[in-house]
Order: sequence, then structure tokens, then C-alpha cells
Amino acid sequence: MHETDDALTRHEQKERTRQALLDAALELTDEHGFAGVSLRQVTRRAGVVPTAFYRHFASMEELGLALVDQSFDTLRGMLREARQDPRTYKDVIAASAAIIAIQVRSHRSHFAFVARERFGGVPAVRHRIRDELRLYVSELAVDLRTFPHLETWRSEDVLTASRLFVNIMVSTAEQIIESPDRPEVLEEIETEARRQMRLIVLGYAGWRSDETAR
Amino acid sequence: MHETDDALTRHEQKERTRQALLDAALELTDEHGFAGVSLRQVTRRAGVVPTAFYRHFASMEELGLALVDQSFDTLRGMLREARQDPRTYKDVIAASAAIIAIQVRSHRSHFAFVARERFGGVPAVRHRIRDELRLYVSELAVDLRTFPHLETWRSEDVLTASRLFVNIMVSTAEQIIESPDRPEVLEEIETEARRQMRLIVLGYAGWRSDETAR
DNA sequence: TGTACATCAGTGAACGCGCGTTCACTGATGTAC
DNA sequence: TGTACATCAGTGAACGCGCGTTCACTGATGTAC
Repeated sequence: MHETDDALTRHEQKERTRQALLDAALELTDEHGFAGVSLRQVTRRAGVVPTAFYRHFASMEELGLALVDQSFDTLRGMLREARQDPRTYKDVIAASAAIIAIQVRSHRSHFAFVARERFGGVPAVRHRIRDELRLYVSELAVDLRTFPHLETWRSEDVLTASRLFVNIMVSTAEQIIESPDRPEVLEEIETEARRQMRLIVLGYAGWRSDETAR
Repeated sequence: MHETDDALTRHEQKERTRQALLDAALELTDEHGFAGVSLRQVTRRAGVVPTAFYRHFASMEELGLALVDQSFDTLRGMLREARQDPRTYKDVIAASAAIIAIQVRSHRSHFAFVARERFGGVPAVRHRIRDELRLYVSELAVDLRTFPHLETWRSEDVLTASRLFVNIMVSTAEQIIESPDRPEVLEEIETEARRQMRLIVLGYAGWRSDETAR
């Protein structure tokens, strides 16, 4: 191969098919949940014969784990974006709500996958999501530490805040996914997310002066 | 029938089989998620022949909806208990955390069912759970209104608080279900739940004085 | 109370179907010379 | 550059299996008289 014409290398073509299988599985998960998706359905939608599946994954479970990895790449992209966006440090609540709303809309299926399958029927996938979410919470906690006032807090308190934020993020994502795609509905969900985050921030304002907290 | 000896009436026997089918399905849901449970698995575990299923439910979907109803009976029992427990009005946080922990342990599978299947693969079941949770949130909101300081709030604010509490309840339940049954782990989860609830209560203490909230 | 009939919860055989997985294969792409 | 061979992504037939659902049935429980 020394030309860059239309033809794909064998490797590129294989990667393309692999991604088609992942995309097909993601779409089908939206409809039936991952546990309800069959290998044959995936290959049918991807446009290959069932046996071709095994050139890419040893089982549906292995494909599921690959989907978890792809989904968390998306979620980490969100943190990265928030870190770089100057609005974050002016009004963290408004910025977070806006970033969540935009990201969820453009990567709908990855959020849906995480939101659903963390309680889903395939144990290996469920556990991988749990582990990744735990990691994600501590990554966010590190970011939170850089905010004014928070750098002096105990790490358990920062982790609690981080867990609450991730909880709100996931449940907001879930609401957006379930809702009709009408602007006023999305606006309402975003407002509720802002409201919940504000409550937590205000809660923390009172936290330090509260000696019974533990 | 005019004796009260060991024999069950036909009606009682039928009810017993129906409940055996529901219990079997609940157990199997724990293992594979409801969407992954087959009619034959349910009847096998319940100790009847597959065709007997149709004497009780027209489909697995109908059985699923019956499970949602039973689960929410349990959740409503929790509200009822909290309402009657005098500790609730002294220290709502400690009392709630304790009640949640006890209830989740004794009705583990109902909580697990709601936590998992609200994102699950069977649309009818998922939607019924959504509707019931929405109802549950507004029932809790009515209770919250009776607390000192809260009776003057706007209803959206009370609903937001109610949503956050239910969120914490469900995610606490979910953690307890996933965890090994060791006392120190349970204690830690309970502490985290208290911590989160305290944060929200403190948040609300600051809420009224915050004019930018909306 | 005793008898004759009706009801109906649960049975068991049978069906067609989609499933995951095996296997030998094909033919285009890649590599060595 | 051209040829001869190796690689390997995708094919297609075949398999045994558990599935949901149908149907005619059995026999214990319930009811009318």
C-alpha cells in the first residue's frame, strides 16, 4: 500500500466493522436494554453475518465492556470541557448545568447506556460501570478541591459533594433521555438541575459552621 | 366448605400460586434483571408447569406491573412508618437514615426491583415505575410541608427537596443491595446517607436568604 | 346429609422460532522476493 | 514492477436448545338440589 485512494486497508476496514457492531449494540440497548440484545440482532443491524461477530469480540459481554469504556471516554470529555471553560470558575452551577445539557444531547446514547446499565442485567457490565463511576467521582473530587474555600476541607466531605454532583448529573441525564425533545421540557429539567446543585452549594456554605456533622 | 381444617379453598390455593410466581420472578430479577427472566424460568422456580402461568397473568409484562405495585406498597409502608415514628420530628435525618436502612434490609428485593427496573429493558414496567416514583415524590412533599419552617415555602422548592430525598433513598438502597452484608459497610453507607441529607437540610437553611434562586 | 353436575387450576404433548456456536470455505488484501 | 504465497475478515450451512404459546385433558373443589 503506497497510495491514499478510496480503498481502506484491511485494518481500517476491520476497525470500521468493529465500530459498526458497537454502534448497533448501543442503539439496540436503547430499545431493549443490553441484556435483551442478542448477538444476531447486533450483527444484523451492523450488516454482517452472525459468525463475523467473533472476529471482533469473544462474546456479547466483552462487547458490553467495550461500550462502558467508550461511554466513560465521553463522560471524561465532559470534565475536561468544564475544566477548560472559563465560565466554570465564575458560576460553577450555571456552567455545569449548561455543559451537562449540551453533552447529554450530543452523546445521548452513552449517557443512556451508563444510566441504565449500572443497574442492568449483565453483572460484568454493571460492575465495570460501578468501578468507573467510583473513579469518576474521585476525579471530580480532585477538580472540586481547586475551588476557593474547598481546598481546606476534609477529603470525605469533598467526596460526598462529588457523589452528590455525579448523582445529579446521572439523574439529569436520565431525565433528558426519557423526555420528549421539546425545548421547554429541557429548560425545565435544566432549571431543576441548577436548583439541586445550588442547594448543595448552599448546604456546604453552612457545613463548616456545623460541628455535629460527621 | 364449613370446616377450617388444613385444606385450602380453590381461591386460596390460586392466590398462593400467584404469589409463588411473583416471588420466583422477583428472585430471578435479582439475578438477571427482569428483561432477562423467562416465563419458563418463573414457572420452574414456582413449581408449576409453564402453561399454568396463563391462569394468573396474560404475559410476563403483566406480572412485571404487579411486581411494581407490590414494591410501591413496601415503599409507602416506609413513609407510613416515618410518619408514626416520634423520632422523625426530633431528628429527621437520623430517623430517616435508620428507617431506610432497616426497611431496605427487610424488603431488599422490592427496593432492588425499583432501583434496577426504573431503567430496565421492559418499557411498560419502566414507565409504571416512573409514574409511581413521581407520585411518591409528591406524597413525600406533602409530608415535608408539615415540618417547621417548611410550611411557608413555594411548592416547587418543596418538590425539589422531596426529589433529592427520594434520589438519596434510592441510591442508598441500591448501595446496600450491592454491598456485602457486613455491619461496618452498612454503617458507612448509612453515614454517607446522613451526610447527604444533612447537606440538603443545611442548603435549605440558606435557601430563603438567597434571592437569586429560581 | 348425599348425589349429580359444573367449574377451573394445573397438566403434558406438541409446534415453530430465534438463539449462540461450530466448522469448512472464499476471495480480497498484504508480504516476500 | 510482477509473481507466488500467506493472512484473515467475512460467509453460509448446520447443530442442538430454550423459548412462548396452542390445545385437549384431568381430577379435585365447589354448587344446586
